[in-house]
Amino acid sequence: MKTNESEEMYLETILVLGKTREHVRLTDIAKDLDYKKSSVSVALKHLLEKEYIKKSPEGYITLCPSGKKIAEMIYERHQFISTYLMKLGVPEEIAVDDACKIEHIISEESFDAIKDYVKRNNL
Amino acid sequence: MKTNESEEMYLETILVLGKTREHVRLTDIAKDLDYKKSSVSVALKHLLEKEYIKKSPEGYITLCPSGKKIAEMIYERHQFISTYLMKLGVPEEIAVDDACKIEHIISEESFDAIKDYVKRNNL
DNA sequence: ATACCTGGTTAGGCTTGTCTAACCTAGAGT
DNA sequence: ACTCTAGGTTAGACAAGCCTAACCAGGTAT
Repeated sequence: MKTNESEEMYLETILVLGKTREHVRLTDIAKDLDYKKSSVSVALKHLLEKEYIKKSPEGYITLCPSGKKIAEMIYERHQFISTYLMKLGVPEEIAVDDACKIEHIISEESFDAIKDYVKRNNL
Repeated sequence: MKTNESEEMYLETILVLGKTREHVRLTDIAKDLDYKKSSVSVALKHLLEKEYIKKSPEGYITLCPSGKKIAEMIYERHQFISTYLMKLGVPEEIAVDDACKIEHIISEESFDAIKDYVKRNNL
């Protein structure tokens, strides 16, 4: 399970889009990420090969268990980090931007350490 | 002054190496970053063009004011973030690794917000 | 003199992840 | 029937940033 930032971003996007739509398709992802369809098409092909996602005959994209696990991990980090930064006084837009980047690179240890601290101190 | 992670890493390395050596040369940087000389040679050429660094006839590399400013900003972040993570209980090696990545992507706002929080709470 | 390090350069290759361009298919509008 | 639009694919280009390979110059050891 060796993922990279780009892959994680696609998986997270699929998860998030799925929360507000009945179905997620290539075009939705392209619009959301502001990428071209062709780029998304190629990227999804890789995710299919790795069996992180599935595609129905109608073109509906869903997360396989392994992909869902990654997506949920990244999404949890996203939510937590952006909230944390906002609590420290960072404007929402900047906090979200930063969370979008940090979520992919921070280690589990550091993430858990910050989470624990926040919990212990009712921050 | 539009820098990227790779450039910032080179500048920071030059700064740090300069703290413990009389002179910094291409080879020192290559060893420190575990890159090949050829890669460093090309990268330094870009930094020279941007006038972030200078090179003496003997091959000694020094930071120009603009390069030094970037290097010091990144270095301060590095020091602060790794220390911060260690205070939260993250093992040194992991804290340093994470700092190495976060230092390049975090916004000024978020960095300052965390710094302020740590100062206010004597963490 | 010869051979061999050390420090450095250049050319060309590879991967990742985007892009444009051209194309296909199916459904809707006229 | 004809055309347009939406959804999707493939091929090929390009930039970053690393790599290997081949090379050069200068100093040291034999």
